[in-house]
Amino acid sequence: MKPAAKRSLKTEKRLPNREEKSAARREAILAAALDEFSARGFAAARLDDVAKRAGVAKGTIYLHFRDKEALFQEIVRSLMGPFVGTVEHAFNADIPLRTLANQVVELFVREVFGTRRKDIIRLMMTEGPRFPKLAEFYYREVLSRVFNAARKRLQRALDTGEISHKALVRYPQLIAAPGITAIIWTGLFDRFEPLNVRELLQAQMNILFGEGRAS
Amino acid sequence: MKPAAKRSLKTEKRLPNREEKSAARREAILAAALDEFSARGFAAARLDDVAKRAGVAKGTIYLHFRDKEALFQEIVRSLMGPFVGTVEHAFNADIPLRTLANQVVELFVREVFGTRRKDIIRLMMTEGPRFPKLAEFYYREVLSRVFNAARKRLQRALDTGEISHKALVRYPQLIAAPGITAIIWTGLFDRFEPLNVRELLQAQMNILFGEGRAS
Amino acid sequence: MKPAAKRSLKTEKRLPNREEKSAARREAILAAALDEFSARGFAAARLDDVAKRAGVAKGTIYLHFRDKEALFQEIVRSLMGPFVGTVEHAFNADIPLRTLANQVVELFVREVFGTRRKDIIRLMMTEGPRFPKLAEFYYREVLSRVFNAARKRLQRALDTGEISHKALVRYPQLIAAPGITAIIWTGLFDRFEPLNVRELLQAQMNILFGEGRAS
Amino acid sequence: MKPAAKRSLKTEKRLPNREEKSAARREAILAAALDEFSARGFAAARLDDVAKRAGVAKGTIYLHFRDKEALFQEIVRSLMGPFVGTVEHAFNADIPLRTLANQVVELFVREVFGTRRKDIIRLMMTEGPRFPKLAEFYYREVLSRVFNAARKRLQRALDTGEISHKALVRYPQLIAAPGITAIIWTGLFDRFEPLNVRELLQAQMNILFGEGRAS
DNA sequence: GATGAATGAGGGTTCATTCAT
DNA sequence: TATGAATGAACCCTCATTCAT
Repeated sequence: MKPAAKRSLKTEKRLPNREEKSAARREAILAAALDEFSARGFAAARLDDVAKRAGVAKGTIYLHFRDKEALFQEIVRSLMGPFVGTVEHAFNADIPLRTLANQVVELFVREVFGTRRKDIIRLMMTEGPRFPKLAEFYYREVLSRVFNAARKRLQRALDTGEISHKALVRYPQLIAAPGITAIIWTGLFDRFEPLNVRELLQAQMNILFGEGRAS
Repeated sequence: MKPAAKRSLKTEKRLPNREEKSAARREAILAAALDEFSARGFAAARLDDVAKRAGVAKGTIYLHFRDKEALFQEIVRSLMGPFVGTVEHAFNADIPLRTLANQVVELFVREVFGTRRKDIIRLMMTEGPRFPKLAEFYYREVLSRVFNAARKRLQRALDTGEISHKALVRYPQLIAAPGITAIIWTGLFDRFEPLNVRELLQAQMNILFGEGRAS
Repeated sequence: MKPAAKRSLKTEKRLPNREEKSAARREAILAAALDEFSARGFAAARLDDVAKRAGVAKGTIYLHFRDKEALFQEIVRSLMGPFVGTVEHAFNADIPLRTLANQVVELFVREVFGTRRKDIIRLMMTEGPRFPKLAEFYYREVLSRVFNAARKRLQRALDTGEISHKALVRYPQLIAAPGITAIIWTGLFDRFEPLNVRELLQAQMNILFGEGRAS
Repeated sequence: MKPAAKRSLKTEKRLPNREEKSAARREAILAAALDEFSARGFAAARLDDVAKRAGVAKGTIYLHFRDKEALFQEIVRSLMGPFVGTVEHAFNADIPLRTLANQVVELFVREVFGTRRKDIIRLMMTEGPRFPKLAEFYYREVLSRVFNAARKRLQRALDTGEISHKALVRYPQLIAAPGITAIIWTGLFDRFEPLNVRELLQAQMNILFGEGRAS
């Protein structure tokens, strides 16, 4: 009640109240942890460093997350969950397949490769085998939903003759494969041989769905 | 099995000499370490377990490898190095592209997916970012050589009209992508949705190079 | 139950004033702390749990007690102090020794064993060595007073020939010993071999002072 | 084999070999832990201090004991277990009850009160409630065996008329009670009022079994 | 060479205590 | 006065590495 007194109804830049500060801390911890986990891997990352990077005390982490593992899982959940809807939406849109392909490429380049989601997917790939629960969550909440949407659209494309390869319906992994490969490549070999991610994805799309105007 | 590894073909009962025993131990350690690293990841794997699995004392590991990291690097080196020649050879063979594609699929299924090389590649992908030296070795000794051979063959195919997509020469990653994807998928999601690796690779080859008889 | 603890006997609906509320909180904290200390021991008990059990915030504890140790000491003080008078009174009553013995047994069974005082005495025994101040308080305010009263009465009994063992005057501990033993036994071994506390105490009294009618 | 070379068949003061050194370390850890646990209680004792006191590194403790709790349990086991036989033997000896009583007093004063067993019994009393497994072990391997031997002898004494109180057969605790009380008293109040333990025990024996010559 | 007991730095986690609200 | 989020020192335990045998 007291803190409300500090909320100004007029000035937009009011001081954050306690709840907001707590939420901000939580976000800071998630961001810092993603950085550390990405840089060192789950096992080698130190919560001490996470705390330092987030600007909080070590104990504060445990106010928001049960343990290191829960923190890791929450990183994946909080950043990938909201993203799924966007992707499903894109697949459901009533647009030509070729246009859709371009949009998917753009979506990947901008919203995955251009953000920390890239790091999360990398983490998912690298640490997933040791976190079956997380892998299950990821499959259930992310992959299966995205693949379902993709399969539905691809089946329609097959029915209407937009595509001719039946295998694509069965293996939407073929659409994702260059993206996965790009994430891995850039993490390992970019300094030796830089990879133009957009071009790589575009090339696969061209091969799968025929040449289209560049997005 | 340990000490008998290098039995002479002539004298069946010759005891292995000291050098042979040492080499056998080294191999046992490498194999055990691969198992442990694969199962737990580099940071979480314990040299105690490696020693136990290899049937040697913990100290013995340090007689053969400077430290944990050197052991890891040696695993990759010793198992991938010899394999590169085989792949290069396949790409250089004077056979139709479609036949080559089938052979590459088979080679991957049999010699990578069916062996511990799958685990090494997975390890390379998951731990590589923390081992720049290793990534460099892998790029120099494995990837660039395989990609060079592939590019040469693809350029020839482009010249002779066997293929029409120029992008393939630029991005041989598109050929590797389904293999990488398969390795990751099976490590994470096979229990939810099993993946037929050969079919997946075959499908990509079909799309890239046109339908061919099953290998 | 919390705020209502001190309801006036006349005005049934009078709201407790601030002072009463504070005192009630203090009592709630003491009771909760006794529970937690009894269950886990001083070192392992968590003030978080004490606060939760008392229905107050963690910080509130520090408004009433300087620190964890002070809280512990105050538990002993507040529950044992008032009890001493009762015991002294019993020893001073002008009744036959055998009757007194029965009363002491009943007092112990009802007012110690049947209440949290049992837990306090146990705590005193288990944690006392680490809290010299508390042990001193306990000796000064509880034990020496009770023992003095007991010795006085026993000396009288010796003088009048009610008892013949001189040692009892010197070692009133012999009267307390079965009670102490019972508290420890029930805390450790009751599930293996339940102990009838009243019978045990009665038996010692019979041996010390001769058979008497059951209380 | 090499170390055996250092064993002299003639000189008795040969250097301890590896196995002996390990056993010595184990004993040192047990002794140090008993000191620390006695001084601070289980929860508050630091393994760091135990290691320092034992003259070993922290990790060494874990070569001999699974964890802090196992160390604690082993202290009790290793010091009390061997002692039980001695006590049983004393109870089974074919000697007059009064003589036996004197022997038991001496045994307690010398072998319990004069040794670290006193500390173990104290620890058992103070920490037992938090270690049900340990309490069970103690009941099964120590108490029930000692009590059985005591009950058998007391029943015989009852049959032959050596004693008249039937309650003693039922409650051998009455024999142990002064010992327990003495351990607690000396731990808490000896600086205010020192207790002559032998006299206290002797007095109870006198009351229970009649006056006897001092042992 | 081979062993495995010993080391001790390091990190995850807990929890008494503080303090801004 | 009451709150409970935040703090950070403390502590158990692990495990890569060493070294006496």
